[in-house]
Amino acid sequence: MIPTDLIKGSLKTIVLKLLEENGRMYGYDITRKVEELTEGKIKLTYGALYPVLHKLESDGVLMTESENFNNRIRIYYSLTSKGHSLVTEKIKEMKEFIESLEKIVNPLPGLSYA
Amino acid sequence: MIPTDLIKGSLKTIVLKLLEENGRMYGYDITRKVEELTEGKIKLTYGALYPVLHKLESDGVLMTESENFNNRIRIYYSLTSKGHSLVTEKIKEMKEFIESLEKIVNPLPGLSYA
DNA sequence: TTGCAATATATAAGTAACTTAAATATACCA
DNA sequence: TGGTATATTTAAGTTACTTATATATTGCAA
Repeated sequence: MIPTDLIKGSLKTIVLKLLEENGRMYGYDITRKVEELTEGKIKLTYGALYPVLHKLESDGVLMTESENFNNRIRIYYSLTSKGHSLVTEKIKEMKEFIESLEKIVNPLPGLSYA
Repeated sequence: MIPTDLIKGSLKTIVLKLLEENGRMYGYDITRKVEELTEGKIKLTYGALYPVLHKLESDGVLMTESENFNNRIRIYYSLTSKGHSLVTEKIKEMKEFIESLEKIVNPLPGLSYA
């Protein structure tokens, strides 16, 4: 529904925010949660998600716990203290981004645009 | 201020929307308008903007008129009828994108998130 | 009169964040 | 036995940019 070009740069922020809200999640879970929250408008691909999770872990932003559920491995990710700081920063950027887009997309009719 | 990764996919939509609002603009003008509207939070680079304008023109989305102002060339861009249709579509996508991001970034505290 | 900032456009080369595709493995239902 | 859902991995390719450089005029200040 929403073209991937738009979503591209937001992946990291989305992942971090979900982990902040939910405490811990595994990769597959994250994709379903995003789909659910956005009513199917955003679907993360595994080829994008897992490498990002690995990167964030190696950067010390996320930590993992592996668990076995029904003979399937689940790798739970959660924020480190560094991760918590990063979310705060990323969310601030994201809100500024959304506000900026809205100023362009929904210009106030009362204000002269030209 | 806002990292370029976030803005990346939105460039075309931003350009098209500004042209819809303003009728016609030249490239340099577009960069200044975006900077003004977003209070400096979004700055378009010429290396991104001009190739996008050329592409949109060759796709029949934009048309041009060259004018001379103070011995400087200004190439004014405006929407073709194809361009007007495209803006409508792109703005719809953009609004869905913003709504989706807001659902993730500002989860309603009353609704269970987990 | 030199030199910088603003105005105005163009484009080649490089990069990063993805997409696409293929692989592996289990559970469950028809 | 065959498809759907669950769960993760990673290599190769793409694309929309960034970075850097080039060109040219105006106008202001040192």
